[in-house]
Amino acid sequence: MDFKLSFSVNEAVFLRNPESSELGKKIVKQSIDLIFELGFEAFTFKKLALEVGTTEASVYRYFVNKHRLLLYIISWYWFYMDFMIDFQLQNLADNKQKIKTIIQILTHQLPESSGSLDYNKRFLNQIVISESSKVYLIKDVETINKKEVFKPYKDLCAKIAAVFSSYNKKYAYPKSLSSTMIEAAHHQQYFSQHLPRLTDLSAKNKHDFTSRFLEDLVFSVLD
Amino acid sequence: MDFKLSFSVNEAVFLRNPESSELGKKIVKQSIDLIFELGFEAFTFKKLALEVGTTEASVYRYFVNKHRLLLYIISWYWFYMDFMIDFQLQNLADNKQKIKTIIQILTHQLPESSGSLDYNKRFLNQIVISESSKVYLIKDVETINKKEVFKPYKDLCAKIAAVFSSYNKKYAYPKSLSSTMIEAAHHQQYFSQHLPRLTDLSAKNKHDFTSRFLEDLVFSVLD
DNA sequence: TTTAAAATAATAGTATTACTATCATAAATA
DNA sequence: TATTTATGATAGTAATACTATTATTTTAAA
Repeated sequence: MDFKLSFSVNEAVFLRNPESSELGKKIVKQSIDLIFELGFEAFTFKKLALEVGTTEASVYRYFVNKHRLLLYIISWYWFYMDFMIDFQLQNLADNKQKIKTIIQILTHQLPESSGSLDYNKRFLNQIVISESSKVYLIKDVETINKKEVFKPYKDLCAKIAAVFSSYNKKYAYPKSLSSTMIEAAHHQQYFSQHLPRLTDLSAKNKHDFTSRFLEDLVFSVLD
Repeated sequence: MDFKLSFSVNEAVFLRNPESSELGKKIVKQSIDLIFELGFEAFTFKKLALEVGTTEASVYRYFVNKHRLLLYIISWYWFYMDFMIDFQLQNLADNKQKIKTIIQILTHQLPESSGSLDYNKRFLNQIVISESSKVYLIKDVETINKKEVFKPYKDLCAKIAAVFSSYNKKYAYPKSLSSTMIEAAHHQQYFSQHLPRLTDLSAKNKHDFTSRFLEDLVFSVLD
């Protein structure tokens, strides 16, 4: 599977579109590596510039600050999930199977070499798990939300909620179940890796554990 | 209801016990007000010192950095939830009622003037909702976790999980359901307040909405 | 092809953050 | 009363999170 994912982010996220230049692409790619390595708090534009082989000032021409850069990365993930769901559900008729597929997509690593961008998918996955909530858990959510930057997340949430509603037309909280499931997919993976006593992780890997837990949860709620 | 909540936090969280002095108490109290006002990212020890009427150096004698101070505040919340659950469940025999009570405690504001500490409960509640995940979503979780600083969270999670297990002995993921429910309690309140399209918030307030959603979810899963 | 526009590099500078260190003084305790 | 302990006052440092300026290179338009 190889394809060109056209990724249109809200202009409020960046100053100059990083996909429009080689430098921009390098900035995003390297930031994924560096945020993975250092964690978001210790990640700085100065360190990134050094890694990319450019200057701090040049990075600032693409993103006003590191938060927006993280938002760009996470938006890419939300778009990608949305796309993958469309792609993988297209030949499925059964709603139960659709939900199972969505859970697999959310809890398992992004396939390497997909979307034709050479981001490190393993790193991106870890960043989503550890850092994604930091893009909205900020003091100025309201302001930034007005610029529609969270639309990709809301669209993804709505898409999954729609499948839940098709499966069970009477269920009253499809969107809350959807956002809870997305967040839990990340949390449970994080916990099973770092704070396992907050989970029931038995054996095997955190991906399989999380998907089994979520399948059980979602179908219990919807059935 | 008035009582003295003896709050024993792990020594790794602070340098000097803030409860042991007037200054220490003021530091914690004012930090709750200031983190609420500024958000954790913009909150600094310098601003806090100014507010408290002391110096930056004095604040540093209590906590190594602002992350540990947040951890102290959130630990207090975990302890408090744990205590409240014990307190409120003591005369309940019915497991269903126990679970309902737990959900009410988790989703509704801490009662004002309780625990005999005059923290602003409304602010504390907001801080828990917006900032609590930042105490463990950090690069050095493993290191800090070794010092047992997350024990209050694990204990709380285990306590709730035990009630789930009493209610349904066959359920396979009590701890994951417990941590998912705790996290969802915060997320759904946050979303319904700031990003309502990620929820099914109908009318009324975010507390009632969240508790209704969680009750439905938990009993569906356990029944 | 030249010319103008745009992007980048190189460099500098500033306010704030996140600390650490020193020393004097005040308060508590032995 | 002596002495430990806590706090205040002040200073200092490296790093962060930017902004600004000018020179140089690359790209696009005339």
